[in-house]
Amino acid sequence: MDQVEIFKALSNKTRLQILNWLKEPAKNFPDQLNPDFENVGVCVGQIQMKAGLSQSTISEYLSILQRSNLVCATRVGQWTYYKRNEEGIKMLNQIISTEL
Amino acid sequence: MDQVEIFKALSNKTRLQILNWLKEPAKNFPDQLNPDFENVGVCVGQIQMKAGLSQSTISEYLSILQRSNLVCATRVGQWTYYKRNEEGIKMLNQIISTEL
DNA sequence: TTGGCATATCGGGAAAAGTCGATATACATT
DNA sequence: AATGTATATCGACTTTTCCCGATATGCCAA
Repeated sequence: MDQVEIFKALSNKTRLQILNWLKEPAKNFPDQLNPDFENVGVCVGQIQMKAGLSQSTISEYLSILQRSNLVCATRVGQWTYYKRNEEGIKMLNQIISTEL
Repeated sequence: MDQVEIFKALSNKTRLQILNWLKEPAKNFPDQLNPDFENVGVCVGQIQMKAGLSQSTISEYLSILQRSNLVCATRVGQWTYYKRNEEGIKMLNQIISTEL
C-alpha cells in the first residue's frame, strides 16, 4: 500500500472524525439499531447523519478509508457496516515510526 | 497544530522523500559543501538537485514541512539549511498512536 | 414483480494543491 | 555601488480533491 495514499486518506477533517467516532460506536452512535453493531460496525446512514454531509460523500469517504485499510466493511442485507481496521492502523503506526 | 495539515504535508511523494533523505545527509547529499552540515542540515539547492523539481517548488515544499514541524531551518549567509525536526516527528508519532 | 430503502457510482462545479517561470529579497564579493 | 548567488515569493496554469445531486444497484417486503 502506498504511503502517500494513506496520508491522503487522513488529510481530511471528516475522515479523521469518522475514524475517531468508530473508536466508541456505542457512545457516538446511540441510535444504532443493529444490536450487534459492536462487532460488525456502524452503518453508512448513521455516519452520514453524524457527519452532516451528503450520502454520496460519506459513502466515498468510507471507501477511501477502506482502500487504505483504515476501516473494513461488512454487508448485511441492505446495510453496509463499517468499523475500524485495527490491523491496518497498527501497520500505519509501524510505518510511521520506522519509515518516517 | 492541525492534524489535517500535518497529514497533507505528508501526502506527497517528494516531501516524504526529502524527510527520508534528511535521515542520512552524508549518504544522500555527498556533494554537500558545508562541513557542518550534519548539525545544521542540508541547503535548499542540494535538495532541489536531488529531487529534480524546480527551485520554487522545493522551497515551498520545505516551508510546508516546516509549518508542520517536520523540519527546521537555519539561515547561514545566503544559504538556508534544513534538517529533520525530530521533536516534531516524535510528537506526530504520539498523535498517531494515541489519537488516531 | 413492484415499490421502497440503503448504499454505491457517476458527472460536474468549486476550491485546493502541484508545479512552473519570473521576479523579489537578502547576503556576499568585488 | 554593482554584480552574482541562494532562497523566497508571486502569478499562472494544470491536476487533484471536495462536495453535491442524480442515477444505478442490490436487497427486502408487500
